[in-house]
Amino acid sequence: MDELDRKISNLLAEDARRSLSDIGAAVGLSASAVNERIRRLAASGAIRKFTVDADPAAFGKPILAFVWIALAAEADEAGFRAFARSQATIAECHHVTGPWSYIVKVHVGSLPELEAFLSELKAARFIARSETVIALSSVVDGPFDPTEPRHV
Amino acid sequence: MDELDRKISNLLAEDARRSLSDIGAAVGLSASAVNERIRRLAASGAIRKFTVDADPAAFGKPILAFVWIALAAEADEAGFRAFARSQATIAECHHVTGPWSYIVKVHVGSLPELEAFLSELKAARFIARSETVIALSSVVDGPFDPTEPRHV
DNA sequence: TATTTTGCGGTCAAGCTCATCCATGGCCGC
DNA sequence: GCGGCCATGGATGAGCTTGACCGCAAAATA
Repeated sequence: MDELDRKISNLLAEDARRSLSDIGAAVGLSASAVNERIRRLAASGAIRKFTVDADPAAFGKPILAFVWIALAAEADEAGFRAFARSQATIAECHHVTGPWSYIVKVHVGSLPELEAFLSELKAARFIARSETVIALSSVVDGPFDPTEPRHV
Repeated sequence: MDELDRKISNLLAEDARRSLSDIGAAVGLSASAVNERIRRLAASGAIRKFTVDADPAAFGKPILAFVWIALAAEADEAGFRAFARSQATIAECHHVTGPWSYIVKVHVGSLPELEAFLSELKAARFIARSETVIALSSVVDGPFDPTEPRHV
């Protein structure tokens, strides 16, 4: 992971379909040298995968919200995590410091859909308390992955 | 944006280097038909770009934090937004409902680095108040883009 | 209503760029 | 001085790209 690897990664992040020769010309390496470095970056896990950055609105999920969750005392944490991974609407879920247990980032199509999601959380008896914050606009937008039923 | 487009997008999100023939076989189309659909998805903006999902830790940013920000009364909002876009550590920045003005998602290398970032925010006189939450672990992780000085 | 027209979206085939593989050679470390 | 690692350059084959043709469906005209 030297300066060249970082440059190559940046170029790939901008456009992963660049040709190896283009990248090589940009960083001062031959195409096969670049190929070998990319192979190593992928093998080491520094590059997790080649993917596409999509527009949530185009996939019917124009609304972005953050939900703070305090787990119920009786909720089993593993069950909640499995639930979070199975939910298509959950783009991110992090265990965090502070008064709340988890922060969850969700993409939904409408406010009723958001309400349904919250109801489901409550019905599953995972949460003791929650607080929802809706994004009005995004100054810096993160990448969006349209295929969300990750793991299983 | 029909069912085929969604399937193709999902396949690309899993692995953007799949060959057109592979995708075609998976969805029941010819390679060039798939090519045309991908071209349209990219032209319409449904697919924003082809990119790589990287491991933040491999790029020296193992720590993920969320910072709530209440803008100072005298802060000019446009200046703050420009600042947010110029910051390499800011992965996301959203204008939100609720008592806080913005939520910012940051990737940093260490806690001192996080502290320096917060100091910079304060020194620039943008914030009246802030609250920082650190992610202990990620149940569902979002994609990470290593090249963060986005716009300019 | 029947017929024609128009346009979109698909398949197929051909040319050619580009990724991959391999052998050679140079550089650094042991 | 020796060995391992890595970049270079060329050959081969896969796969992307382009263009022409075909079929279907919707709209327009008689």
